[in-house]
Amino acid sequence: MDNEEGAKLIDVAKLAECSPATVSRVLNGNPTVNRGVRERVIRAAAELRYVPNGSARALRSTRTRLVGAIIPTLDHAIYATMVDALQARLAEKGVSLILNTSTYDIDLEYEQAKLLVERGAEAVLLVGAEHRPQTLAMLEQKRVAYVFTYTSTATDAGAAVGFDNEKAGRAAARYLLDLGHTRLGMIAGITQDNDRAKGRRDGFLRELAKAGIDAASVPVAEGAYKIENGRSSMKMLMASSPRPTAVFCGSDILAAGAIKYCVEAGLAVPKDISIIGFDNLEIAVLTAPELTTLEVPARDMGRLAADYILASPLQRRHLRERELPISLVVRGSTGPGRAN
Amino acid sequence: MDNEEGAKLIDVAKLAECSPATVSRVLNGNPTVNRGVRERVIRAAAELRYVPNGSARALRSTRTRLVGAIIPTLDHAIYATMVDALQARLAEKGVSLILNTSTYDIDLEYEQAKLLVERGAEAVLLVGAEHRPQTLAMLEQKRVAYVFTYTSTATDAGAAVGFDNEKAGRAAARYLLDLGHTRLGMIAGITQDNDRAKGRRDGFLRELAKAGIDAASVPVAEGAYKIENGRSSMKMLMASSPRPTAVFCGSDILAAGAIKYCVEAGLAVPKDISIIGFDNLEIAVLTAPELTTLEVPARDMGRLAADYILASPLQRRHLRERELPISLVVRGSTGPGRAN
DNA sequence: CTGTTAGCGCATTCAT
DNA sequence: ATGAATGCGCTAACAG
Repeated sequence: MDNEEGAKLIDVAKLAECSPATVSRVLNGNPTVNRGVRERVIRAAAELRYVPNGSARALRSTRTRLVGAIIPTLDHAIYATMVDALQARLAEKGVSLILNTSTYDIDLEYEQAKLLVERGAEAVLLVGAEHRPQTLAMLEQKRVAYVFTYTSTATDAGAAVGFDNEKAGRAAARYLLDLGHTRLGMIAGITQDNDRAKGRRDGFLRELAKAGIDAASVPVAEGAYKIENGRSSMKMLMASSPRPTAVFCGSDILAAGAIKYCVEAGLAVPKDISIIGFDNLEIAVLTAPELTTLEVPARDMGRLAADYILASPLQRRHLRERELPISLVVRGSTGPGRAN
Repeated sequence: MDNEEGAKLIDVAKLAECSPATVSRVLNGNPTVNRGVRERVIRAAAELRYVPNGSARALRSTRTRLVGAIIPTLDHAIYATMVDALQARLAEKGVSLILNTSTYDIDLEYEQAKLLVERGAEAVLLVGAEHRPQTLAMLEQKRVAYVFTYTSTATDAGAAVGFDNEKAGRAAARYLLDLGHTRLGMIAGITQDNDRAKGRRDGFLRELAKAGIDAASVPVAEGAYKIENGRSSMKMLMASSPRPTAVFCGSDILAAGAIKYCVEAGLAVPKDISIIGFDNLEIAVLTAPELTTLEVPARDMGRLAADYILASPLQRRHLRERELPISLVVRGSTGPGRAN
């Protein structure tokens, strides 16, 4: 009965010659326990290699110290980085993270949210603001806090830590317009069920429209975030007429593919064609020329989402709807548009 | 008492006019329940929006359907990809993944493993074979299965799904040697507490030694997996004399930085200097020239580790120690060494 | 400051 | 095929 499967709290109590309740108090950092007893308990627990049973704890206390996150994929570095920061911050406070990837499928997201609720997640991180209504309804009914990331619009019940994708799209357009470009194109991510990609595209087109450039005249390609899709999309755009002199890509990955195509096709970047990316991934410095891009604060979003989750319900009121700045990182892939 | 916080199993039983035991049977797919009753239960559960309490279930049944993974960091795409595959496979079977990043710190890894055991993880995925003895001892004592990845050496109690890093290092050396290079260098990852990085380095040096090249004459730089470290390490290597004509990098990230330095310094790749990477990340095609590299089967490791975890204890015996092949992907960054 | 009592929600005996 | 009873391991009241 010593080196069996595992000692329980009551075994610790016996060895420390006190009641289970006292052991529980020590374990939970309750300060109203005498030094001497506390030390005996700690020693007994160590001796028995006692590991608390989280399920029992959770059942009794209704606190699981479990948080969930549902992201589209870990294959995109921007999400991986956000999760990395989220996890690090949560771990500091002894909170564990259950991770799910939805592969951009909001129906699958619903299933995963349900499982998270079952597991007792006390809060859930979601990406974007576009979700099945029943997903949010369930979270709300079960009193599970949720935070949107990559967006700055919260709901009544949820918070948001992110940025305004529409504004970001407009910023890209404005920058290119200011450089004198008048023939623009875009390689967006896949916009279906994806408010971030849609927001960026719409913002981009809207700003162009304000400058008198009809959206219908702006070629927009769509592709999953793969270098190869950036390449093939760029090829398409360059075949449209009149040919764009500047292209906004919904991700640095796409932009890298786009530049790759230009190199192959003998198009000079930025002389013949300006390319601006999105994310500011580490790889933005690998292309030649290096990528001008809009920086997404992935790590900050992860950390701040964690802060929101870790905050008390009271503090949370002050943390809802946190809009982070998007900054333009100018490198070599953009240049002046030629006068028409 | 209807749209309160949440219905419990007993509420479902009442509405379905049966006993809690029967509801439990239906929920767990026990086939010994009459069609009619089963359907009533299912309807009642749906109507009440019943969500089972995982903690209670786990406490009672000692099955949590929770699995843990401790990886060094999500900032390295190779781990992110592995976790992505792992999670996808586990999710198919309704198993949730608790993710922790150890930042390459095996003491922190121990703490995280302990927390995973507390949470009731039924299995844990670990990276590499180098861990604190107490980490594995704890897992074994608590009967938590574990799988090593990125290595092919299992322990008595644990499994391994991965490849032989030493062999991979030797393969890189052999390839460069066969190209005729005699002055070699290496940019390794950080080898402290890291058997993968060490294995690659040692294998590389050993193969060179076999070819009569003294390890002491081979400059080896170390750096975390950042482009900038690849750049600065390459600068150092190029300053050593005699200058290497071929460099093996412990990651494509380092290799990309190394190429970056060469471009800046006016060194032609592969004419003046051959560079071989490791991982075959998506970015391997972004450098100019594209990277010759050894491909790490990240996605396969995640999927196969999941298969191991999901297998029954019996089946597991057949799945221990799975060595996956490492393949060389030849692109443009390597070329023949000049005759001395 | 510490012990006693009770029960969290469910799955599992054991009956029937 | 179904129901009644029991207790998983722990923490929260409440005493003392």
